[in-house]
Amino acid sequence: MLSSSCRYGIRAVIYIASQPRINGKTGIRQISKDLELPTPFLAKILQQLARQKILTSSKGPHGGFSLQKDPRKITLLDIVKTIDGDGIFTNCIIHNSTCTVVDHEKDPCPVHDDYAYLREELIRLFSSTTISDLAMKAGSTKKIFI
Amino acid sequence: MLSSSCRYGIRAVIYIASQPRINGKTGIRQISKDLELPTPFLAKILQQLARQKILTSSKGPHGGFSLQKDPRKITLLDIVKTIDGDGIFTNCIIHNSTCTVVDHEKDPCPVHDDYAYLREELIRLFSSTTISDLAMKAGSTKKIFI
DNA sequence: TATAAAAAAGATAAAAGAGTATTTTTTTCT
DNA sequence: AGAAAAAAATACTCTTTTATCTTTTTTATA
Ligand code: FES
Ligand code: FES
Repeated sequence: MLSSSCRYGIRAVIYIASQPRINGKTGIRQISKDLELPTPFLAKILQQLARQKILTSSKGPHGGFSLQKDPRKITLLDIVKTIDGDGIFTNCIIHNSTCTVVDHEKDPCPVHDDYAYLREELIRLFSSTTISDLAMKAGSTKKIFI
Repeated sequence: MLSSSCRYGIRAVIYIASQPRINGKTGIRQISKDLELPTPFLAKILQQLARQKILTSSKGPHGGFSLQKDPRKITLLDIVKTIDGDGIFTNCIIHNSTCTVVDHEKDPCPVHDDYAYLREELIRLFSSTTISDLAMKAGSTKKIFI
């Protein structure tokens, strides 16, 4: 469904959002250690999110990552689009191309009609689930299962 | 969402099911030519489906592939499980492991509750969509867009 | 200003997925 | 029996994804 990179990115953003923000920066060492993710690999993912203005990064001592936007304004859709692109939302379920209906063409594939509702629900879920929601749920669990 | 192999497999099964069945066999050359798929790669996929009793294969002159079951009894779920496994239906949306609730454990991830409905709809769609349905739709289109 | 801490960038390596090529087995038909 | 047709099996190549390693740049602060 989602690539490893994308799942790591989502988990990292939830983690950053649920950190107590004193000076507001979280180092990548801490993130990768707590989430048990490879540090340099996660770094590239967070750089992508920073370029998309989802995160802010700052170098130097006491540097790190923080959210660049209100967590209520960051959705899973934003993160997925940044890392995996929007193919999962726009591709045909059985071809390697954009769904013809999304593309305003004709001749949908045989599965299209059955799949249409699921695609809508997929988009609805990802665009309505915010990092704020998720960080709250993550915070309410004693055990860190991010 | 689905791997290339899986999408090719679905398209091939729909194609086989919509062929006029005289002697009941369709050669892989014809399938790969009409669907524009690489022949030896498709062969491997059809072999997997044959091992799972979804297709029958016969060697020798006039050999080829045919459905092994009533197309009303073959679902997309059968094909996806054969080729991609059931990870898409059982995995956590943000971890590389099985969803803890599917696994009868505790501590669902922060996205779990929001994702639960989509997972159910995903399973419902794939398990209720049959090759019979899809072949009819494919057949009703003049243009072959399988 | 010098040092150290931290992310950015770049180069490389391993694994998986996708695709190709070749040989072997089975079967039909003459 | 022999030839030909077709799938099965095997081995290999290419590409993308995932992951690691090293060097560079930035910046806070001593
Ligand atoms: S054309 Fe296949 S999902 Fe729309
Ligand atoms: S635990 Fe993540 S989807 Fe169930």
